[in-house]
Amino acid sequence: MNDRQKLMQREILLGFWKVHILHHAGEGPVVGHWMLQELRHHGYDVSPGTLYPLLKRMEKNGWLSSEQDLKKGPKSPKRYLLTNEGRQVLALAKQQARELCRETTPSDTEDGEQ
Amino acid sequence: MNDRQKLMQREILLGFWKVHILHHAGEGPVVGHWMLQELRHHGYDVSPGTLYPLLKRMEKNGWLSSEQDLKKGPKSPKRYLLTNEGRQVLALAKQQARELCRETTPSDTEDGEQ
DNA sequence: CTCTTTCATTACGAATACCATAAACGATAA
DNA sequence: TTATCGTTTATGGTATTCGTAATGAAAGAG
Repeated sequence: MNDRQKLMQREILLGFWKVHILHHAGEGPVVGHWMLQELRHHGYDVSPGTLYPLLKRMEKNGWLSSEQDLKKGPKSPKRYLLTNEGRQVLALAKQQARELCRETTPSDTEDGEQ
Repeated sequence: MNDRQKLMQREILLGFWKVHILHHAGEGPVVGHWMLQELRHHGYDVSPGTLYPLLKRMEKNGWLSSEQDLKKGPKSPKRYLLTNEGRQVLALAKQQARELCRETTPSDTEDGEQ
C-alpha cells in the first residue's frame, strides 16, 4: 500500500468503512475476523488492533450488540448485530454521505448549470 | 448537541467533513476561522483545537498549501489551497464516498432487483 | 497422537489525533 | 481606554489508531 493510501486511510477512509460495518451488521451478524478480510477485499488495510477495539466501542455506544458462545472458548467468534440505536446512526450517516456526494460533485440538476 | 450526534461526530462525521474541507480548498482559498463557521452552519460542532491541527496536518501531508501575510502579524489569516496531490486525494475520497452510498442504499439498477 | 495451519480474539505500548479552553495579536468600534 | 471581533497558536488530558505478539480452539496432515 502506497503512502497516499495510508494517509488517506487514517484521515478519511476510516470513517467511511465504519459506515460499511454498521451497514453489514444491519444485514446479518458480522464477525470481526470476517470483517477484517471483507475490508481487505475492498482495498482497505485494517489491523486487528484497530478493528476489534472499534467493534467494542460501537457496542459500548449502543450501536451494536454482540453474542458469543463462551462454551466454545474465550476466543470463539463474537457475532455483532445492529441495534435500533445503530440503525438510526446508520441512517444519519448515510444521509450525510449522500449530502457529501451531492455537494462535492457537480450535479446536472443544480442551478448555475447550463 | 445531543449524545448521539457527539459520538457520530468523532467516529464517523469527522472523516466526512475533511472531504468537505478539501473540496472547499479546491474552489478557492479557505481560512480556518471561516471554515469553523461554515462547518457549524452545516450542523457540525468543531473546536479550533481540532480544526487547526488538522489543517496543518493536511499541509504536512502535501494536500494543502498555505500563505499568510506575516506583515499583518502572527495571527493574520492563513489561506489554504488544494495542491495537485490534494486534488488526487479528493478525487479518490469522492470516489469512495460514492461507492459507500452505492453499497449502502439499495439501487434501482442493481441486479437482484424487482 | 503430535504438528501445523486456520479461524478468531485479546493484550499492549508507542505514536497520533481529538477536544475544550486559554492565550495572544491586530484591527476596529465605542 | 476599553471592549469586541476575527484569527491563530498553545497546552494538556483523554481517546484512537496501529503493528505486533500472545492466546485458544478446531481441523487436517502425517
